Amino acid sequence: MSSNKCFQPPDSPESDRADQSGFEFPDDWTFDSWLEDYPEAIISGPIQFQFSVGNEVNDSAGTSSLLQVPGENETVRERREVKGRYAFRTKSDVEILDDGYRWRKYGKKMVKDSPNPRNYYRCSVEGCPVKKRVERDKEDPSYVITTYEGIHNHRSAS
DNA sequence: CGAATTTGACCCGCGC
DNA sequence: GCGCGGGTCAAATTCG
Repeated sequence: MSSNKCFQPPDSPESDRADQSGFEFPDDWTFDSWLEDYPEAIISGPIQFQFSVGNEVNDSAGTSSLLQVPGENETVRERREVKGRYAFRTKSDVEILDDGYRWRKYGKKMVKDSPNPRNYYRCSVEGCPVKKRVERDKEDPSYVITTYEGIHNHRSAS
């Protein structure tokens, strides 16, 4: 799958995590504005991303996990991380994407401007600070927007 | 029966 | 100071 994108852990040097497509982050970067300004960030196929364990930045099979998108014509779009935040937009009819980790939901919120709720998840491993947020695209409900925040301090568990 | 979810309340920062 | 929006807590409930 040559279309896979691999994302650098947020604690890697700034130069290392420069986007392969040359995207630069403004300080006031927000996912929403980025979506509008950077629609060409669309890629296809499943995406692969990696997290680091502790201070190690380059883990391979052990800690990287494949975001499997159930369904046939999955189109996975974007990503980007800012300060340990990764944003994905995935075409999927289910919101629970198996990324190799166990998540515990801890909140739900209606977002202004959108009829769709936003769900908050936390990695269920004790002491692991990683959080994720899942919401459906308000314009195109066939897309799910997932935002990861933080770095796993353990190996993928499930 | 323990673990995960649900859902309204609570909290906090910010703009008016 | 107040209200609002976004984020989190926690008790009750459902689930495995």
